[in-house]
Amino acid sequence: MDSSRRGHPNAKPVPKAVVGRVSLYLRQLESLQRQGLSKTSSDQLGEPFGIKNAQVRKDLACFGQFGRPGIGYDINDLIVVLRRILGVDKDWPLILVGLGNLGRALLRYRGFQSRRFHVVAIFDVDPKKVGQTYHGVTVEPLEALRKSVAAHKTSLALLCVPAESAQRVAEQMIAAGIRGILNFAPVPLATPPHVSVTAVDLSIQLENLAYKVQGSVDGVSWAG
Amino acid sequence: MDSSRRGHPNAKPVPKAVVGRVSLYLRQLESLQRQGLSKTSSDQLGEPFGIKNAQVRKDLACFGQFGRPGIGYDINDLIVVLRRILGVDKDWPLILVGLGNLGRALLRYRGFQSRRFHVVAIFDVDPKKVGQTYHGVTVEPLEALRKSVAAHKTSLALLCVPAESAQRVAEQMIAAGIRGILNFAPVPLATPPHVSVTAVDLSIQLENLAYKVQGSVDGVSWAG
DNA sequence: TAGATTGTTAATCGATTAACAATC
DNA sequence: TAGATTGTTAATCGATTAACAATC
Repeated sequence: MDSSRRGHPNAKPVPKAVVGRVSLYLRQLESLQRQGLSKTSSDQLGEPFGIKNAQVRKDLACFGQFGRPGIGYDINDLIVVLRRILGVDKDWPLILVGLGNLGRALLRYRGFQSRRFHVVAIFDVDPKKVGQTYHGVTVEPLEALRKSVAAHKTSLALLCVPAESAQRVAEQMIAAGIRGILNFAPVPLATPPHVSVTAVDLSIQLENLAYKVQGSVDGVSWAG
Repeated sequence: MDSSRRGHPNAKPVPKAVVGRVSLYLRQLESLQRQGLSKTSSDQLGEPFGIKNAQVRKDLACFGQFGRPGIGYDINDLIVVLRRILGVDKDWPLILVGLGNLGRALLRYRGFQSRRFHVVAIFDVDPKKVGQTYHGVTVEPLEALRKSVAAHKTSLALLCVPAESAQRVAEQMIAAGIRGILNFAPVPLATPPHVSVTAVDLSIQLENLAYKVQGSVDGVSWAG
């Protein structure tokens, strides 16, 4: 099934941007739940992110009807529903390839564990790292990728190798059965259509900030 | 000057998505330059990212006319122009607040240096970290933020503190004169309009991958 | 010249916002 | 009841793509 066509029965394709926002609504719902609240509104759900109430309702409508007119949404119920929609109502094993500075930082990153993402295997080309244990996981050589992915039924991977080897390692991941890659290497990956890639490119994000700040700080235009 | 209205003289506002793509074109240009090429086309510029030639030309048209019909673009010239547009033709001092795992990894991140972003000051609340030196920069207490930002004329900041203190620290940054924040804390920041924030939320990005993979791997729908 | 490729206009497409009857 | 808030339709807005005359 094509993920872009998922939704409630007979639904139109889900626009790309919707899923990202649904993640945000889930965050807000969990925050409201921690505050001890039980009901909320489309206004309150979008507010911290500057998203209008109509947008919130339209996004949720991609997946079904979850609110009651005049009342709003039940926080606990909607959390359960959205977790299932996003697929985070179950554990997701991850592999991490490339144990540099960033790889080690990701290994300790709290945000993953709290969302039921768990690094179950680590791979590196460096023979000095292979065999060592980090956070309870022993580093393996890249040759072990295929067997490990099959054994753990892993679908998702964190790619933290240098730019030069990223494409090659991605191909090995895909051959091993990986279907989604969070790519930290600053190069575009060529991948087949059944594999999803999200690029985390910090220098591009800083560049975008610099552009905005450049404009607002001193009024210098590119031609200036 | 409102950054959304920047561009060549008398130009329309630059659409948000354009700047991100221009960063990608610059990457590709630099890659082609390293390969020893001197000319390129709108087709070649967008190809690694799956961006169509018409889109590339339209994006560049926001800033001026840089190509020649029948010929294409001069790689060296266009690199100079795009760097100036993006503001990466000069050094950008950065401050880093919060020296946890992620903060330390960012400090060593190559991608920043290669784009002329330099961490010039580090701040942390932990008295044990204050006074220590990492990568040639001595950690200061948060109280020193204001003076440091003024001294270095810093506009950009990396926010790597825990979620609980992110908003408070962001406010201190803004009071000190910071205009752009790369936010690694998994909470939305409330900031005034003259301050730009880019959220780097890895668990949301993984969630989005999980959603896509969930659909393509086993056809399970949210209702299944 | 013929082929390639630009910049730009017009057409298409998709996403956001506003409005409102229906409901609690 | 009156006020609040939903789901949904229609209107608006913006972004992408196609097409093409102009140029080298």
